[in-house]
Order: sequence, then C-alpha cells, then structure tokens
Amino acid sequence: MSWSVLDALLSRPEDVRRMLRARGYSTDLVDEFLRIDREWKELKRKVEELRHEHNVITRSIRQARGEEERRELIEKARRIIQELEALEKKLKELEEQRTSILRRFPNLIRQEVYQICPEDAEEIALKYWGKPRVYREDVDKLLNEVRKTGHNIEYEVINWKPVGHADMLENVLKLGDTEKAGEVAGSRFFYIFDDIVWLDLALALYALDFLSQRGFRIVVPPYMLKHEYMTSVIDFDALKDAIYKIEDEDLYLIGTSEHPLACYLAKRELLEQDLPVLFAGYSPCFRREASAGSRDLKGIFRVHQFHKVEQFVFCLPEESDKWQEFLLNNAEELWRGLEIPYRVVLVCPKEMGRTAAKQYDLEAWMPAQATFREMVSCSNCTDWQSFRLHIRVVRKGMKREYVHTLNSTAIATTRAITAILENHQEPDGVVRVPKVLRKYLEAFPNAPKDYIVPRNVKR
RNA sequence: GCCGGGGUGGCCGAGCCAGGCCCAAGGCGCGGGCCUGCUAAGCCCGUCCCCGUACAGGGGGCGUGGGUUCAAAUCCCACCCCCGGCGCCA
Repeated sequence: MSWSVLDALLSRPEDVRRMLRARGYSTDLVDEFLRIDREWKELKRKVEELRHEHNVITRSIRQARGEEERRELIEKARRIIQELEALEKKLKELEEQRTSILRRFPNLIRQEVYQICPEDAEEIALKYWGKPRVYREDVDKLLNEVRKTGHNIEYEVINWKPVGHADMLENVLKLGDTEKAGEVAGSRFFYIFDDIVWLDLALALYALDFLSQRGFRIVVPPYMLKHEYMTSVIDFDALKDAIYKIEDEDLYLIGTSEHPLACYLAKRELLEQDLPVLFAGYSPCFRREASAGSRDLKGIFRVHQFHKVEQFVFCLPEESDKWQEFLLNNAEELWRGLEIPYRVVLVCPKEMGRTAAKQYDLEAWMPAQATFREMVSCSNCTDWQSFRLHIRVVRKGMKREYVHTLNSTAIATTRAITAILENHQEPDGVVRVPKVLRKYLEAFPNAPKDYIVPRNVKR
C-alpha cells in the first residue's frame, strides 16, 4: 500500500519535479527527500540487524544452562543494547525528518490538467451557462473575457448600472452592517438582518434538500479539530494563513466542513461495498484570510465566517474522476436553480489548491463588477488526504489501497447572497428571490417570498 | 468531579493476576484454491505496518507516551477515550 506521491518520488521523481515547477515551487524538496530516504533505509537496515542479534540472544537466555552461561548471555545482550541506543535515536530523527518532508509535498497533478493548461495560465474556461445581464458600458469587457477563452455567449444589455452587492446590502436594502461589525469584531465580519437571514437559511436548506435527494447523508460536523487532524486535511500554508487556533487548546476552527468530514473515516479500513460514501456537510466556516490583503474588503463576499453546504465523497481510486464530474454537475444544477449565469473553469497548476490533483471552479457572473467571481470549488484530492488520515479500502485479493476523497462547494451562503443581490436586482433596488427558494421561505410569515424590497420602495 | 470496570489485528474475542517458542489462540468477515452439474456446506491456504524488485529473511505492532528488565499485550507512571454507579448542572 503506497501513497501516490511517495510512489512517484521513488520511481518517477521527474513527475514530482514537474508538478512542483508547475505549481511554482522549488524542486529542491525532491532531492532533499531522496537523500534522507536513502540514509534512513541504510540506517534502518543496520538497526534491524542489531535488533535481530539481540532478539536471538534474548530468546536463548531462558534455555541457558547454568548461571554462568546465563550471566554471559545477559552481558552480551546488554552490550548490543548499548550499541543500539545511539543508532536508534538517530534513526528516529531521520524517520521524523523523512515523514515531515514527505508531508510537505502538494498533490500530484492529473495528466489532463497539464494538457489543457498552457504554461502560466491561471484557469481555462470550459463552459458558460446562462444569459448574463450586462450594463451597456461593460459589454466589451464581458465579450473580451469570453472570446479570449474561445467561447461565445448570449447576453442581455441593460441601460442602468447595477449596484454592487456591498452597497445593495448596506445602503439600498439596509439589511447588513459591516461597519458596526468591524468595530466590535474587526473587518470582514458582518451583521445581516431579516430578509437576508431568511435567505441565508433558505439557501442552506435548498442545497441540503437537493443533495439529500441525490444520495448524500446530510451532516453537521464538529466545528473544531485537533492539530493532528487539521494538518492531515490541509497543508501547512493553509494552516498558517487560513485557520484560526483556539488559545490554550489543541483545537482549530474549521475552514469548511470538508475538514471534519474527511476525518470521519480516519484510520478506518473499508470494504469495497462500503464505497462510495457521500456526505453533505452543513457548518459555519472560519477563515483568517491572512493572505488576502485588502481584496474584497467591502461587503460579505470575503469574510471570516460564513455558512456553507459542502459535498464530500470517499470513493475507490479508479472512480474519483467520475465522482468529480458528479459533484461539479450537482453544483451546476444548484446554481442553475438560482438562475445565476456562470462559467466553469479548470484551475491551472499555479492556482490550484495544494491538496488537489484536479480542480474546477464555478464562477458566477457579477453584473456590477462585470466579471465572474468564484462561488464553487470542486476538487479531486485523490489519496492526499486519505494517506494522512489512513483511510484504506481492502480490495479483491486482500490488497489495501488508500481511498480517494473529493470535495465541492454546494452553496456558500454569503457568496450566493452577493450573486443574488447583483443578478436579480431591478432598477428600483428590488431583488427578486429565485423561485427554487420559495418553498424554504413559505413556512415563515415574515420571510420574503418573491422579492426583497427596500423600505422606501412600494411593491 | 469521585468510585469501580474496561480499551488486544476490519469486527468479535482469549491471553494480563504468577513477564520468556505470544513476531497474539479461536471465531466472524474478506480473498484465493480444492470438491461438486451449479449453489451451499465441507476442506486447505491467505488476510496489521515497515525494510527487502521478488523469493528467502528480518524488524516493529496489543488506546497514546514514558519507565523497569537480557526480555513487556502481560509489571510501574502519566495522559486520552469508553461503560456502570454516585455527585453536580439543566
């Protein structure tokens, strides 16, 4: 049973170097690993030979004839232990070094990603859906963006400039307050009120309802994880820049329910018929956004905390590509239901998550910014997480393999809200509520049904 | 929080008190084979991890981390978790 990255390091190191270069990292790590690995194996052999010698002597002691022989054997065993002491310490050190270097490798990249992505490309648009509404002065911007990627789309020109989601929320609808939140908690926090809260809940229910009908178990996971588990599902950089730590506790706030969902089967040995396992997680997500600088400071697009419904799959290695298409397809259906124009892009090595072997993003059209923004990220992590979490499957012939894990956003509520505020906005500031959400709002007398209406507008 | 019981390989479960062919019995499950017209039953082999291309061989592993010993699943210490009882809180 072997991890694909380790396998590649030992048999095809050039593949690993290529991956590191494509992602924009130095390839030194490969040579460093190979050097330590060689040293480790050599010492391991030496130590095991000595231990064997010691075991042989130890086993013979109980048959020793007489005190004399017995004392001699014990003395011999003692000497070997002395000899071993220093070597074992060194071996342990090497082993730790080896593991820690090994754990620093990002995932290998799927062949087709190299083929589709030109060098230095950030992403490649694969398809467009829907008919974006474009302010007349932004038409060129949209067309450039689309044609650049070799596609053609239909669009609707409008003669009024849509208000940006942040202004909509705070100034037009007056249903959000990031200023007060900034004062009491800091930037990238928010208060949202009334209709937006109903919307937040309805979006989550919509996604959970949809996924539960597609074979997913819906789950509320722990919102915190221990260090050991956190570092098994994300890489070191993410831990540093993205994850909140609880002071004086060995606990970290999750950045997404992907993290605790992946951990659910940690250290488990599964049978083929147990797979696939499909989870739809619902949880708040906490993100430090330490490396975001001042990007998207306004509004609720990029915030420290939000709700998200997440798709997660454990599956057989040879089926993960198929499941990734399934996840993407679910996400697309959900977003088509929200009637929001989008495109699907293949994320190129430079911009991919380090745990992903292949990653799609779904980007929604944002009329006020006249650009597409990320709403969904759909990744095949292959065996990167399951190797660290020790999630195996026993195959026919009793061969063990690491399962593959995949994850994809279904709906992150705050981002979906920004997309709705811009795409379903009407000239008078009224926001149309997507029909699919209606049934999740129906039960509540004070929830909006068809429209979210600014106080000063009559409808 | 206190007292008592317990954590053994995918699961169940013996071993622990009296340390040593325990690199862990047995069962279930799973894989392969034999047998049979097919299936079932029965029988045989295999079924934790690492080093070794393979074979042979070897090392490690009994909740986690230390310790005692020539030798630890077995003894000692600390921690974690589970079950039962009592207490406390709602």
